[in-house]
Amino acid sequence: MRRVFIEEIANYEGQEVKLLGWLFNRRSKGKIHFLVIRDGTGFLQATVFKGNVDEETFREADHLPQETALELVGRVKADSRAPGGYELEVTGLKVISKPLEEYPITKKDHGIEFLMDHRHLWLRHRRPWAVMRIRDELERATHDFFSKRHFLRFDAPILTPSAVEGTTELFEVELFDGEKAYLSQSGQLYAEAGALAYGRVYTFGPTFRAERSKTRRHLLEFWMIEPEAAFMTHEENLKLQEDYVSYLVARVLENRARELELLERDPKKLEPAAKGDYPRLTYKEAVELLEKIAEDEGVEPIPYGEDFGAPHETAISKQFDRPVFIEKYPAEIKAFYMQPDPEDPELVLNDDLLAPEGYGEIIGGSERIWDLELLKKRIRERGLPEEVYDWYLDLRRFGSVPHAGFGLGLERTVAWIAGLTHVREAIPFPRTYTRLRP
RNA sequence: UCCGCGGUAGCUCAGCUGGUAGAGCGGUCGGCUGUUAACCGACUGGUCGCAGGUUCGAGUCCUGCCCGCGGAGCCA
Repeated sequence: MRRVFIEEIANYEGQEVKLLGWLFNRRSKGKIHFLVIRDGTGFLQATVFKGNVDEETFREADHLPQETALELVGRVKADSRAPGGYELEVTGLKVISKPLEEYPITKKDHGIEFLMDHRHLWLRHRRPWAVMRIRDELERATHDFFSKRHFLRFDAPILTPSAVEGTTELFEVELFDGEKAYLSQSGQLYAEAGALAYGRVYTFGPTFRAERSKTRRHLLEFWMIEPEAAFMTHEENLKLQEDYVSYLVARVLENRARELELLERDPKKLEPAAKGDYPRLTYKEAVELLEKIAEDEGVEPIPYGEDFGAPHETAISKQFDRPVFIEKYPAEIKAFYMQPDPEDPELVLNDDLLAPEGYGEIIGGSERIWDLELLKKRIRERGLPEEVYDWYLDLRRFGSVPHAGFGLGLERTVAWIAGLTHVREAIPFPRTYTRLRP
C-alpha cells in the first residue's frame, strides 16, 4: 500500500493509503472518533467509525493521548465537513509509540514564556508549522531568484578576526592559547571579495550581534542574505532589491496561501508588495515627510542629520501600502565603506528598505567605496585599525571596480510576510537577550 | 542599560479595604454516528517567584533580590 503525505492527499481521493504521523487532537461523537493527524506536511482529520475497525481498535482510538505516533491505513474521502476538504476513513490503526508522560502543550491558553520554554514541542503545532513553511519558501525563493540572475552562492566565514563596522558589539570566542576570534556580524566584506572573484555572489548564513536589545525585531543570532555584485550601481542595487523582495512575496502568495490563512494573514495586504514599484524617498525627503506627519502619527520629528528611530520608521512606512526605500543618508551616520553621492559628497549612495505596517527595516544596502585612498581615509577618520582591513584594501588594489550590495534580514522578512508580532517566532530556536534554551 | 507591567494548580487567570486558596482549560472515567480549540456529567489539582520585615494573623502591606513580558536605544 502506498504511503502518502497529507500535503498531497487530494491526489489520492477514493484510494486506500497508508499515513504515518502523530495524533494532534481527538474528538469523539460516541460511534465516530475524529482523530486529527499531523505528518509534518499538514494536518488531516481521520474518522474511525464503529464497525469499520475491530472492537478493540475502536475503543483504543478513543483513548489515545496527544502525540501518539501512529500508522494509519484507510480510504481518502472528500468531505466538506472535514477541515481542508479531505479526510481519511480509517480501516487500520497501529500505535508506534505512546507518550510516556502527559503532553505539556494543551489546546489553548499558553503564554509566550511557556511556549518558548517548550519550543522543541511547540514547533509541532499549527502556528509554528505555518511560519516554518513560509520561512522555507523564502529560503528556496532566494536561491531560485539569485541563481537565475547569475549569482553564485558564496558562504562567508562565521569565525572572524575583527569587526566589520566596528560599531556593534561582537561575541568573542577563544580559539587556542588565548587567541581571540569573533562571531561574524555580517558577511559583507567577504562577499565583496567574492564579488570581485566571481562577479555576483550572495551569502546565506547566520550572523551574530551582542546587543542587549529587548525588542520585537532583534535576535542575537539571525540569518542574513547578502548579495554583492561587481559593476553594480546604486540604481541597479535598488532595482535588484525591489525585484528580490517582490519575488519573495509573490512566491509566498502563490505557494503558501494555506499557511497565510492559518496565520490569519490577509493576502490583500501583501499583494502590493508583490507588484514592485516601491516608493523612494531620499533621507532629506523622509525627514520632511516626518515633519508633516509627526503630529498625526504621534512621534517627534527628527532634526536633519540624525538617524531615524523605530517609531519614525513605523510612521513613515505606514504612509505606503508596500515597502519604501529611504536612500542617500548623511555620510557621518552611516558605515565607513559607503560610496559618496557624486551630487553631494556629504551624502552616501545607500538605502534602507522599510517593510509596511510598522515592520521596519528589512534591508540595508549601499554602493561601496572602490577607490583605495578614499577608503583608507575613511578608515582613519573613524579611528578603525587599518591593519585589520589589509586584505579588504587589497580588493581596491587589484582590479577594483564600482560594486554594491545589500543585506536582508530573514527573520524580519518572515515576520512581516507571516504577520508575526515578534521575530522570535520566525526562527526555529530563537536566541535573544533573555533566552538561550532550548 | 533605561522606562513601564507582571510572577497564585500542569496551563491561562481571578482573589477588593490583611481574616483558613477559586474558576476555566488540561488529565482520568463515563455518555453521545459529523465533530471543527466539539459538547455534557463525575473525579483529579497548591512551597501563592526567593529572602527578610510589619502584624494576633500576609497571596494581599514594606524592603531587597531573581526571573519574565512590553517598549526605548542599537540595528537586519
